[in-house]
Amino acid sequence: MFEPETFFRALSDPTRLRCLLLMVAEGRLCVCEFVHALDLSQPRVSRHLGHLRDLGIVQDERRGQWVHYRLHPELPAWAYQVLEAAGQAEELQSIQARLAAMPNRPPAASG
Amino acid sequence: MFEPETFFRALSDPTRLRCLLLMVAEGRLCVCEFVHALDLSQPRVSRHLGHLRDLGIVQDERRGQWVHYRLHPELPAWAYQVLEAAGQAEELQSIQARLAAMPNRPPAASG
DNA sequence: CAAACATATGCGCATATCCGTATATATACT
DNA sequence: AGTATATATACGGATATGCGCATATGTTTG
Repeated sequence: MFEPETFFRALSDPTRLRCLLLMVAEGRLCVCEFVHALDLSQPRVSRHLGHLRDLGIVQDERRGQWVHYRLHPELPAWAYQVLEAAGQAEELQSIQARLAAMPNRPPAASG
Repeated sequence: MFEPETFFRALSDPTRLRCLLLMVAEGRLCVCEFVHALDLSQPRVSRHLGHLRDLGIVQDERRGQWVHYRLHPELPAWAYQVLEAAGQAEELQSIQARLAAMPNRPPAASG
């Protein structure tokens, strides 16, 4: 499992931090949803999500065309507590509003 | 006050993280105590502590020859919670043992 | 197979980060 | 003033990081 400093370095990038906090708030999302909600380029989001996956912080799962990302189910308790604390400091409302307003949102992967 | 990603970047360096966790555990310490406990060069410790001070994460105070560092008294609650969570994951015992065994330890600044 | 959509990756560049070494500054003591 | 101790900083170099752009890969549908 990753060291604390590795985890914190992962959180030190705004793109990765917002992706993670969005996963805390929304559960499973596909790449195109992150791209729309955060209003960032697709390669940028994909690369950062891949980085989080390589570290074992999130888990991906392909569902047809889409690849869904969520927090790793075996994320250590201390790491989850860090994300919860960070959620207190970060304003996610506008991001979540943009996600909710996304047109042609792909079907939720609820299993 | 600092943004979450700025705080996490500060924690992403092992030297800074250990300094901070040592402050959580021990309260106020002077630079030479960090140097001895962490077994790192003096410039390296000094530069990282200065960085934490510039960010508003810690506060320094000169007492004669010594400069003591402690967590900033107005550190946001979420940031303190992050440090507490990180403390669960990081092994500090050997570092604290080396601190306790430090010869010629300067007088504690308890005011 | 071809087209459309979703995602991942290779590349080059600009910048940030971190370190060791040497040196500067500040304080204490004689 | 002069020495010893404590702390801070300047400098140069090695490495890491993050980005945009273009392109590759994978999947669905016609």
